[in-house]
This record gives sequence, C-alpha cells and structure tokens, in this order.
Amino acid sequence: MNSITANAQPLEATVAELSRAVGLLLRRLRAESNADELTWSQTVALSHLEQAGAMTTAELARAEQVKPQSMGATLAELEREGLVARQPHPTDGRQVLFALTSEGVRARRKRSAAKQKWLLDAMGALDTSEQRTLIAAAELLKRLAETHAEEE
Amino acid sequence: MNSITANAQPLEATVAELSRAVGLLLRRLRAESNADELTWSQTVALSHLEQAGAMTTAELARAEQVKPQSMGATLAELEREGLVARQPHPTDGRQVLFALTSEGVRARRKRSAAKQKWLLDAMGALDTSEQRTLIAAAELLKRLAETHAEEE
DNA sequence: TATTGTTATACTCTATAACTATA
DNA sequence: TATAGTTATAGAGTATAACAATA
Repeated sequence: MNSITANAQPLEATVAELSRAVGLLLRRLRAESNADELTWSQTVALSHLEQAGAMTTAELARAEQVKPQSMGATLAELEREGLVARQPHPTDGRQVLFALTSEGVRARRKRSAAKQKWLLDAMGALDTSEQRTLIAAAELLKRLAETHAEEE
Repeated sequence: MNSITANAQPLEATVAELSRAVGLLLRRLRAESNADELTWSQTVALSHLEQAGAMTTAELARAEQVKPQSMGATLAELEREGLVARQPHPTDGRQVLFALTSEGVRARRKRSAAKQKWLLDAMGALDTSEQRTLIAAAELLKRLAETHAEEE
C-alpha cells in the first residue's frame, strides 16, 4: 500500500504474531524450567533479589507487575525451601525485606546457567544481526509491557 | 571484548532480559484478555480455527506446542460456550474436527480488536524503526520457541 | 486513612497417567 | 501396535476479597 515495504504488514497482524510468539516462547521457557527444581516464577524472583540484595514483597510485586498476594505466595514457597530469608525492615514495621540465603545464592548460580541453556544455544545459532534484533526487542518488549492501559 | 559494540553484551544477559520481558508481556496480555469474556488460550485457539477453517485437537496442540489433553480442555470449554462445534473427520473415525460456529465467528471478530487494543496502541506509539524491530523479532521468537531442546 | 502483608478461596493453564475407540 | 481423543488428577501461577498490623 505504500513504499515502506518492511511496514506493509498492518500493525494488527504484527500484534497478533508477536502475541502468539511471546506465548509460545514463555510456555517453552516454563517447560524447560520445570526440568529444574525451581519454577519459573521462583527463578525470576531470585534473580531480582540477587541483583538488588534485599527487597520487600511489594517491591518485587511491582517489578514483576503482579499483585502482592501473588508474589507473597512465591516468596513463601522460596522461604519454605530455605532459599530466601526475612529481615525486619529498619524503619517500617509493616514491611519485610527478603534476601537470598547462602543456599539461595548457590542454587541460583548453579541453576541459572543450566536453566536457560536451550535458549542460549538457540540464540547462539542465530546470526549476529538476528541477535542484535533480539537484544533491541527485549528492551522494546519490556517497554510495551510497562505501558499503562489507562491511557485512552 | 571485541569491536562489535552492539554485541558487547554477553548473550547470557540478553537471554535473561529477553526471558523476563517475554514473561512480563505475556502476563500483561493475559490480564488484558481477562477483561473480555474469552481467556487467552481460548483466543489463541479461535484464531487458529479462524485461519484454518477446521482443525483437529492434535493439530491445534501441535500448533501451540501443548499436549493434546491441554488443548482438549480448551476446546471443551469453547464447545460448552457454543463458540466451536465438532465435525466428524471424513476418513478417520478417531479424529474430530473443530470449527468456529457462527457465534464463534461473531465473538472472535467482535473481541479480537478490543482485546489487543492496548498493545496496538502501545506499538503505535513506537517509531517506525522500533516497529520494524518488533516485526522481525516476532518471527525470531517463533523460531526460538520451535527449536528442539534435544539438540545437545 | 492508607499501606504492607497474610489468609482464604477460586480460576486458568498445563502436565502426567490411565483409559477407550479406531486404524 | 500406534494414534486420537477423553477422563481424572495435580501443580503452578495468578487473582479477588477480607483481615490484621503499622504508619
């Protein structure tokens, strides 16, 4: 319809394909994750804690855009497994800080590599320009996910 | 470590970021989907049937890389809601073809636009080169998701 | 009053296992 | 025997609602 051939595809079709691709890939990531002892959600929570040192339930929930109750369930499970531990918040008695235990650190290091190995291998099989596309896309997808719905 | 600056980031970091971005976006897509009367999985199944006309449980399961039992559950729910109907397979008595009913077509058309409206809006807010990146990424993500794990 | 977290409950999505019917 | 589908069961992930403690 116009001369920008790379954009000839209507945005609707791209949205549909992108949605489906994202669904397929996440299902695959979860399935691979299950081969390990950590679930997908647990892995994500642990990696936040590894980066940040200690976070509250509410902070983690905001980072992953889930409800605090949902994150609370994930943290409770990790705590039961001894991978995270609570610390009192220094100034606010309502809040609870969670941090990796030494076993949590160990588990995280040991498993994170193996966990996403298939994706690493699959990405390694792409050529350099394709890898660059995905690096850029990761940033864009994050931005899309964080777009507010209440903009209309 | 080398001169290709766009690739200076280790692939591991990209894999982690891409995984997380995909998780965030799908969670968001599901949440928006719930505002509708169709769930995410139902929507995906309906769009396959809309494109293909009629498909068997096994075909749909393969297309979405889930087990036949899982797809069977989704189809059973859609059937209960009157959005899809069974047809006997012309030559194989074991197989069952599913197709959209007229209500299924109507529901699909009516809802598909609204369903992904926020993503359409969000993508519309990106510039042309960013949109192009996502168009290319959709294809790559699909390819990644379909990579076999058993390659090692 | 507002915020943080917890407990209780339910729904969606998906899997595995065991089964029936047909090829 | 192999394949398509169904039924039963379970676990992960998430949500909403109602509550308690603290700010």
